[in-house]
Amino acid sequence: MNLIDLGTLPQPETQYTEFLRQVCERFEMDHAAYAGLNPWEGTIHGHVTYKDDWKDHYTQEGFHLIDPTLHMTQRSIAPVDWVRLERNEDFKRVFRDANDFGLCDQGLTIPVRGPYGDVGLLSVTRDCSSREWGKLIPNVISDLQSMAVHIHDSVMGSEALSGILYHPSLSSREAEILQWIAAGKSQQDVGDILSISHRTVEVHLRSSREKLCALTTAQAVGRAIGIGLIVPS
Amino acid sequence: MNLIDLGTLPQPETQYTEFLRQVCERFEMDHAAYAGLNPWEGTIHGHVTYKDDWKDHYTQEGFHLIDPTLHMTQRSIAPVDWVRLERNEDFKRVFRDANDFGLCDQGLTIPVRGPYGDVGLLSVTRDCSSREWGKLIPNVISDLQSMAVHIHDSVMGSEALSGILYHPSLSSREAEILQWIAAGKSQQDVGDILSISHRTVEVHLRSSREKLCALTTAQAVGRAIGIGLIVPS
DNA sequence: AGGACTATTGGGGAATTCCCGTAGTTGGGT
DNA sequence: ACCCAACTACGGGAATTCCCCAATAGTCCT
Repeated sequence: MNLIDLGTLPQPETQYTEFLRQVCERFEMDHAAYAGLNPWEGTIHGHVTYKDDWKDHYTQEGFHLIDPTLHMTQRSIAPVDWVRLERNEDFKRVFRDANDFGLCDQGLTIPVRGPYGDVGLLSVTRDCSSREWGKLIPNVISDLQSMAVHIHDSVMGSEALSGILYHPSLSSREAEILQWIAAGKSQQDVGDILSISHRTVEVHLRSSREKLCALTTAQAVGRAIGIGLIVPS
Repeated sequence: MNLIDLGTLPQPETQYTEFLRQVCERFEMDHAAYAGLNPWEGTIHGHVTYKDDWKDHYTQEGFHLIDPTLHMTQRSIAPVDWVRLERNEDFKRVFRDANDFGLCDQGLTIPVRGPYGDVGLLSVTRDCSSREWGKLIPNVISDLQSMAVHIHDSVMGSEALSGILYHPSLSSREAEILQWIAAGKSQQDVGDILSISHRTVEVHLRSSREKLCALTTAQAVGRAIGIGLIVPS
């Protein structure tokens, strides 16, 4: 995953950071962060209200690869309070450093998903007593969910316009072959099944990988399933 | 797509219909409907507050195959007001009949997506002037989104779905490694990332394959995604 | 204390995939 | 008529996966 900080990009992108600031004000939060995951580009687009020193440190350490608020919340449908996150090594690693930068581990992440496997994660944090936190959240959770949907919709809409987000499609042959691979067949097997050369099978797999922006066949299978081009078997 | 009406299933499922009734009361709606789409089973689970005659008619006519409130909303991230739906043949077909059953075409559908390609659609309708509708919606949209997330989370987490699926489980390490493989990393890459030997990575992958009864890693990735043990990336 | 399970590391070798090419046919669209 | 994308096929060589083997250490449970 490459980490793209849209905050450093020209003009219109900064509106998102501004939007996050407004979210903070309105809902009495210290910080807000949005991460948009684009699965077939393998990129993360981030907007945060954190200070630059933490952003730099985060990027340098590659925390986006292990950040539990990014990865553990991806399995959830509903918002996830960070107290519910498993306190594993990755968690400790990230939040120990975060603490050094004056950031707390009291927060909430709201996942939003689009139809193409895209995921948006809106996180908010506030350094206060857990009692205060517990009173605040129920009052703002609905509105925060709306905000999450709004920002994700907005980001994805602009990406779609700028052509970054396209729906990859596979030819019928490519999908057919990828489906067999997902069924556990080897290239040779598929060649025998379809009565074509295993070389040809490999060519189709190659183009499938390219279309899906996948580095490996396993990733291509995962993506194709995620997008709905093939089904698990 | 097969249409499964959970309302006809035994006991605990009726709680969802009851929940929808409460949503109606609380937000001053005439009707509420939830549709849960399970992509890897190819099924739709529905709960509605509509009367049985309309439910029967809907099912008999196979409207779930063409219902624009089901299909046109699936491309959206944000809630969709039905006035924004294209007035095509399918729309006219469904809503002409709906009208005969005393139902109006003023409504709203909120899409919610889970990490496994599952989609939940919460729709509400209310027969009133468009002015009244326009005033009501902004006041309740956030809460409705919360309701949508809640019911989808609840349905997806319920035995109804998870009980149907066979559940091999992976150790945390196995899932972690398989997740990286699904992200397009090679065994060596994963070893470097996790600071372990690529040999060890391979051992975990082997046991993952065994647990998932997969012949290849690509199949294991597909299965794991289908079951929900990892997410596409 | 022993058994079961998991995580870890390692070697050797066979099998497979993957990447670099080339090249002919076919069908659909401009 | 021409072009392009898809489908087909083939080869060499590097990279990777996969399967057989063995071994140590930690945890959890009985």
